[in-house]
Amino acid sequence: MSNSEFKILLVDDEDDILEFLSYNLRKEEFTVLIAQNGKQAIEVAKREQPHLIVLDVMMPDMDGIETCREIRALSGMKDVLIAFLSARSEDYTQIAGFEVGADDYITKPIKPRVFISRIKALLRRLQSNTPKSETLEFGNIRIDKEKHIVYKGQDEINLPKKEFRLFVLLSSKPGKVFTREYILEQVWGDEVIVGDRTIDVHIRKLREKIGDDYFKTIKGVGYKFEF
Amino acid sequence: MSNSEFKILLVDDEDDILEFLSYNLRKEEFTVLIAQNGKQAIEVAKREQPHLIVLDVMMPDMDGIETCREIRALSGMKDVLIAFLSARSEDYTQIAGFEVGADDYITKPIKPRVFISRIKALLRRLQSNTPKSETLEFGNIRIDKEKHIVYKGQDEINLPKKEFRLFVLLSSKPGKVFTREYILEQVWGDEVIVGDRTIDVHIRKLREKIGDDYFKTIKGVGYKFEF
DNA sequence: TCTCTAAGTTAACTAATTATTAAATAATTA
DNA sequence: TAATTATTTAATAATTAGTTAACTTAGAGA
Repeated sequence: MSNSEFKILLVDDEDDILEFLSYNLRKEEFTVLIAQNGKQAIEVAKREQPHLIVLDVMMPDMDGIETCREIRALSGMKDVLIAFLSARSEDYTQIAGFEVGADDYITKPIKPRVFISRIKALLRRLQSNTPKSETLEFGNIRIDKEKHIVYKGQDEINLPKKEFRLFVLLSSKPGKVFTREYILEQVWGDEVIVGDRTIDVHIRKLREKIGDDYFKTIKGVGYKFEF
Repeated sequence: MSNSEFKILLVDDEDDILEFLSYNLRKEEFTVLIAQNGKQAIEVAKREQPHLIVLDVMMPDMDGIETCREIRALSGMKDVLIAFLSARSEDYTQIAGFEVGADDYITKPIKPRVFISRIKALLRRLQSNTPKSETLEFGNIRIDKEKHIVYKGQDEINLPKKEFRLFVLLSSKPGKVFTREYILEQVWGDEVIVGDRTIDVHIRKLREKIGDDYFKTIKGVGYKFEF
């Protein structure tokens, strides 16, 4: 998917910021839409169904938070990516922002390179069909990615980084067999070289902590998560 | 409400800038007041209770930041809109300015059209009574963001700037893990480069002051606030 | 059933990350 | 300017995570 296939809606009341941001996004060949206030933003969003909306928190009439709330209320816009722009000192806005479902917070002053890389990071989320919801549920097992906690019934299970990543990977498609090779690539990364037993050990830990029969070995192939 | 009902106080030590700004504001029919230094500004502000004060950051004797602080300390002036004028946009004074409660930052050189639209945007905020918040509560912990004070039961805990910001960030979404990277970005900003241990030290201070078990370490990932 | 290979199990080992200090800078205030 | 307070760093301790190695077990196919 090339950048130009992504529609990004910029919302700010200040012309110079709009210009600055859209210039930088266009340079990267994104498709840029613009709105100068909340009302306009909602209209454009409804009509154009952008992939990502960049909203200034401070705007006259209808501020970013409110605009966000209304956009999220539109049918089909629940999962649109929304990033807020705010001055760092206005950190009070963060609270409201997170409640409304901000996907990112970008602080002013904005540096082009940082801005672009944040935008790209957000859009990457769309592709790697990382489900928007940060929690996964399987029977009485719940994985809260944001909190980095696994719940089994009432119990909170705390997994260290690699175990957590491994679990998230396997559970991302229950029933599917993940090859050792693929697991290594996803959890450990290409650069890292670890022995074969390492995966076993991690699987073992998961079996201990989560439950033996959630993790099935397919000999000669790999592992899968079942529930 | 027509423009003439808005009183705007301009504070700058340079005559030509004062003249230039007031000319443009008067053309829009705003009521313009003028002061040439901080002391005068405070007097006029007290007497006239303007809606908006435009303050040059760089002035002899008492600079804009200091003047702002004193004006905000006057009774009934806590919520007056204050916009700073300064030469460079990347100036470190921006940060100081926002700390003191700047509502906007206008950088020189000033273009009439931009200036006017910024002023109007600010004043529009007066009408759309966006209340500046607020306090957050978690159990017996209360964060008063306006006063910059944290209460734990009866005790007032005074946190320095960075610690306060860090606390506000973490508490903005209890339970959520904030990565070190994100924390750096939000609390310290993109420009500033500080070592990783700096975060640890600040977390430690918070643990000391607020309570050990409110702050949880997720090794390899980040920190979270829990209550 | 035997054999061969992949996977499981441990505990020791190693590496990585965070915690804790105290001391050095920097910023603010008096 | 001195004094105070805040912030950052640097060194090192502590802790936790991750890996390996040696060995055991299990299972598919001859």
